[in-house]
Amino acid sequence: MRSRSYSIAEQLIEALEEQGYRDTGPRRRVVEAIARKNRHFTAEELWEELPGIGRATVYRALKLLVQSGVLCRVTLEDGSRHYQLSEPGQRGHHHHLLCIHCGEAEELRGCDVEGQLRSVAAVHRFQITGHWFEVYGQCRKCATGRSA
Amino acid sequence: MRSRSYSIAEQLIEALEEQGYRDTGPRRRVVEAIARKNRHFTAEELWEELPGIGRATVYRALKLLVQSGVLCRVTLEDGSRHYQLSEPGQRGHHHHLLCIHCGEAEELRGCDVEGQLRSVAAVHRFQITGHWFEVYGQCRKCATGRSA
DNA sequence: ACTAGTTTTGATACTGTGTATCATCCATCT
DNA sequence: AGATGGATGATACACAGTATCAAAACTAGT
Repeated sequence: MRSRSYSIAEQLIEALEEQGYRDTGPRRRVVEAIARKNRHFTAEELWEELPGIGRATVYRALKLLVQSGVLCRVTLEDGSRHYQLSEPGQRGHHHHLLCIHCGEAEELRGCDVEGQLRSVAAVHRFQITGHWFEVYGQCRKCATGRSA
Repeated sequence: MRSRSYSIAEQLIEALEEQGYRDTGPRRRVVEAIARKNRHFTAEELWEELPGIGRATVYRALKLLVQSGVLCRVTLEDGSRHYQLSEPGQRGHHHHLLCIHCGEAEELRGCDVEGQLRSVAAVHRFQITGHWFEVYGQCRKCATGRSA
């Protein structure tokens, strides 16, 4: 798979460098662990996979990655905080469909949240500056697996 | 103001009794403090207004009220958790417009989130079981006050 | 390569938001 | 009034993250 110019880990490191942060050993191990994830994860979970790396370092790296937009924080229904890679090229604000069984997270398409909000703003005479939107459910795989 | 059959505090106590919980002194003091609030608040803030009441008691009461639907948990943009009375008769799921300056919270009307979600579910083939939606901004009063 | 200056790191302590435990208290039922 | 089970409050604990700070690592200038 050489078709993509560089690996996910590389892209994350690059996102940090763009913000003026250095490419260091521990940081690299953190982003490599993140790049291996194919579902959302907690900070603690990530830390446990990184023996020798300090807890603070993991949290710091997560914070920087969220700041740069390549990683998103998602809140689950029970209020627990997880992290999840943004899809490539999709930095910044977007919404997710989170599968409550397998942890799969898709970015939400086909829902014009921003457009709707403009009309809401008008109705309520509210000057909207931000919003938060997550959708929970079962992905197709889990839904079929469980009904069978 | 006798027009409404009973006070907000009374309604909260009733919501608890419906669930089989008792009407006790400390519980009553908690709901009375909540009823006096006209903006969203944190658990800690509420506790500080209730000398002599245990912290656990305050948290327990909040939990029960959220469970019964008369109180909502709202998450602010910075991730901090606040609580807020549901509008009378509006138990259960709904969305908020939260003013980031004065803390006013309105329930959101005129936005068909559920309808939109049905179409999203179809596009993504996701079986949606829940969602979370908050909108942040400035209410009319704060917006005019600040632009002046 | 050496040094000075700046970042980053990891250990530790701390904060905020709750939950668990448990002896005591008290609401409610009979 | 007495029994009984839920409610209370003090305390300890849990979890997610942040602040502090000395030591280590990196970078730039020479």
